[in-house]
Amino acid sequence: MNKKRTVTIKDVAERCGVSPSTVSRVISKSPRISKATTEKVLACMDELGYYPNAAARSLARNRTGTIGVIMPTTSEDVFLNPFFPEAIRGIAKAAAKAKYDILLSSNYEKDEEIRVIKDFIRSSKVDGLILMSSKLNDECIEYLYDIDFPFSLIGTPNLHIDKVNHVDNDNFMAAYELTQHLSKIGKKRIAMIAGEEELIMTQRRVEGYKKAIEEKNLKFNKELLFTGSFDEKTGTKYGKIIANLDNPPDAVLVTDDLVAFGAIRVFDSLGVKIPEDIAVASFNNSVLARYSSIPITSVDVNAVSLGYSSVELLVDAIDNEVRGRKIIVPYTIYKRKSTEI
Amino acid sequence: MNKKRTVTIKDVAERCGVSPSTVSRVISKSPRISKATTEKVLACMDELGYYPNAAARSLARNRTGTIGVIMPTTSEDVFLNPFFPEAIRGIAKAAAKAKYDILLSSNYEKDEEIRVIKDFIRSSKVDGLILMSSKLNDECIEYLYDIDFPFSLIGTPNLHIDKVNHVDNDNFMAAYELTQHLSKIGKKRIAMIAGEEELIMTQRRVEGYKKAIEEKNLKFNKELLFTGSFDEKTGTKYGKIIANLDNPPDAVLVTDDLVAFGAIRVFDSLGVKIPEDIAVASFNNSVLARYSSIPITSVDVNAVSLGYSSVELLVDAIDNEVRGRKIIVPYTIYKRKSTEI
DNA sequence: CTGAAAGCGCTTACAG
DNA sequence: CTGAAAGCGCTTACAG
Repeated sequence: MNKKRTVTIKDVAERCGVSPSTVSRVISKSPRISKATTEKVLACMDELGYYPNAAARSLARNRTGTIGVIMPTTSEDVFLNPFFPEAIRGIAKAAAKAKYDILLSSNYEKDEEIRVIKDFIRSSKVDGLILMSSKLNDECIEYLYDIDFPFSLIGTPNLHIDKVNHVDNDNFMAAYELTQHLSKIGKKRIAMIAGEEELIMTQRRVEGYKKAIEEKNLKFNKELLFTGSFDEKTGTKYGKIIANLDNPPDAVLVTDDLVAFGAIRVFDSLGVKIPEDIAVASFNNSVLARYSSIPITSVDVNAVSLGYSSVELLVDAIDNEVRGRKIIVPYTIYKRKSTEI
Repeated sequence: MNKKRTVTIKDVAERCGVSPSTVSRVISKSPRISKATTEKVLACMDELGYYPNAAARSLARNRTGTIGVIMPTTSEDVFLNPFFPEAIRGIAKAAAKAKYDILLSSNYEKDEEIRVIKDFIRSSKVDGLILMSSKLNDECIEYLYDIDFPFSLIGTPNLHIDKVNHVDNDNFMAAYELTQHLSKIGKKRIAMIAGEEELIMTQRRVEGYKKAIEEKNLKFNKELLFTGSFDEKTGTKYGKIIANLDNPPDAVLVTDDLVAFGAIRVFDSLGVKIPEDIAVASFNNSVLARYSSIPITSVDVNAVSLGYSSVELLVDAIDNEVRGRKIIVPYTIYKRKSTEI
């Protein structure tokens, strides 16, 4: 590395014949500096190749210009759908616009998020945090809420909902619309394979599904509601069960494409025709939904926007001490073969 | 936010009846402090809830404990395969182990990487950088090489190859083995759909393909080598051309699953049987390769390991000024239906 | 083994 | 509109 001494604010000041204070004020665009001085100083900075030192600035201002992004420690499978990378792209874009840097959690042990969060905060590495997912009674949310540290959440919290900045889709409406669509194409007996019961998302989607069903006077039937994980196994397992029911449903709403894909595979192998015998609609609009041999009707949650908005919420929390603001990001339903009648 | 003054090294020192220097030495585990003092100080730190301030530390030590990760500003499509998220997981894991934080580039305008890199370096935000991809004659590599700033590259550079720390698969061998496999199952006329010609990766894979062909005395045929992008269109376009050749090949090696998938689609629609008429082998082992209606034989490049190793290389560059070290990460070939005869 | 002191490179209230 | 000075919270060479 070049060992040449880095040029500091002092060097610029000397060269310019002004005080370091003045240079500092030029850097932070203080309005109280004359135009002439400003230009002179800017010229000197340019000549010397001056660039402000981030650590010194943070220390003096007690502000880092950095936001921490907490990725969940996830299983392999989660990366089969591009939610996280897309959300991060949205975050990156918004952060760049708001002039923030992004410090990414490097947690890898399971349930280590809280340790990383505390480290980021206590050592003053970040001005605020984005949580990319939430559990029921999430201890991270609880902690951040307790100490009133600026943060925003992608998803919906089950506690302190009107004190926590968060951005989410309208999962209720998405499930409702999707179920309505299944009904519109003539389906009368609609099952649902949902995700983990503890997830708020699951609860909302189930509610939307129920509402649509009840509105059509298709009685809600407990036996047609299944809950599992976001993996293929869940799909194959319940697909088998569903296909073998005495009175099988003629449609199924699934909470994730990979799960739907698993179910469709089973249906296919059992000679159940999609969508004639059973129509399938799902969530996440992943590669599988698009490229599967039977393309799957699916809800695009718009992960990039979710990420983008989470930064807006966070900046509002940092700059204006806003708490409890909520943003709803619109989803898009892509209708495909699996519900095409 | 809690406005209570943060507890500093000075508070701990007073409470303990020692000097700040001593507290500082305890923090950095200096061996020259007596065990008794160390324990006393640790106890005080605990009582007061002391936590070192990162900015102050960086400023005093001229070291940040942070590595910058430069994500390419990519098109949507790139996220169809999980290379980046997986590589980042590997980076996160290794960084946590080496006690580094990760500063993620928040570039979003195309070709803005160099600006972000300069900002990270000039404002002393990072001790080193990881480049997650490289172009031919990459200006970022050139810049970092010029100023001799510690960095590592995921991929292979075309310039300064023995001065740049980098980690890659053996693309030559992977293509060679894959082609050999196609030959072993009885294929005699093997085509290749490669990626962008400017990529080092493409060049290596083409070389491996050629070598395998020539070893089998299957003459290399320019007309059977196609180059395009990493998207489905490339696959459908060349798939059509290939299927309509007067003397079509009986196998095709493809540089990415999505491309392969496009080609297979076309073959399928033209009644060309996979693998009987044309066998297909590909790279990246993405969801599509695994779950396509005709599962595709594919090379897993092991993105997590690539990310993990890139951190090792970088740490070696930072701590020991190592330059030009190279790590080869083994790939894995998953043989599937598309080459099963 | 420990302390006093200078220094890392900025910012900002105070004074003019 | 500008400057002198104190301060942000650490580290470390020097001295003992």
